[in-house]
Amino acid sequence: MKTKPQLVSLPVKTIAGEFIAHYSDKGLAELDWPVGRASSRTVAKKIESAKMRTWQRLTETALQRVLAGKPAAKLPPLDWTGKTEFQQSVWRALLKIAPGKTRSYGEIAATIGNPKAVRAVGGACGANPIPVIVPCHRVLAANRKIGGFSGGLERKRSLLECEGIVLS
DNA sequence: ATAAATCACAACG
DNA sequence: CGTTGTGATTTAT
Repeated sequence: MKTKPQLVSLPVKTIAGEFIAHYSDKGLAELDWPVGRASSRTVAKKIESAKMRTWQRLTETALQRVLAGKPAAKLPPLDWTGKTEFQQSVWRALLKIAPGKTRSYGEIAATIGNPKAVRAVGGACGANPIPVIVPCHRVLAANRKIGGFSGGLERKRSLLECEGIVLS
């Protein structure tokens, strides 16, 4: 962990619960799952700027749409400051995945230009700070098997099920 | 700054 | 089914 860029945390209500969105000055920096309790009671540091409120609205809409299996037409600016170029490339590739579809790690690797970096892609997915919006859960292994998932494999399964994706 | 260990995969024997 | 081949991130010298 480098320096803490002081983020503003706001709750986002969705059909799956209340997510916690962490905004920086540049945009949406991180998204946390409904923790159920006040662990992230982080009290929004301070004011919510006008654009930040816009981001909040966009985030909420996007989350609800994605959870409903529909494409998120508009997304708030994502702040990936501090992350590596490789990770950003991977996540950008993930955003291109259509709802209800799945891609393998190999496909993602090929998309970003390093067909052999499948393992690195896995690592990048694990480092993804914004689940659901960046559909890291839509990425399966080559033979349609679920690898793993940060913070609970069952959660990933639920997400896939939400989009009508059936696992063999 | 360099080097070793780790990882949410894939291909091959 | 165990082994090897890959690329990047993280942790330890």
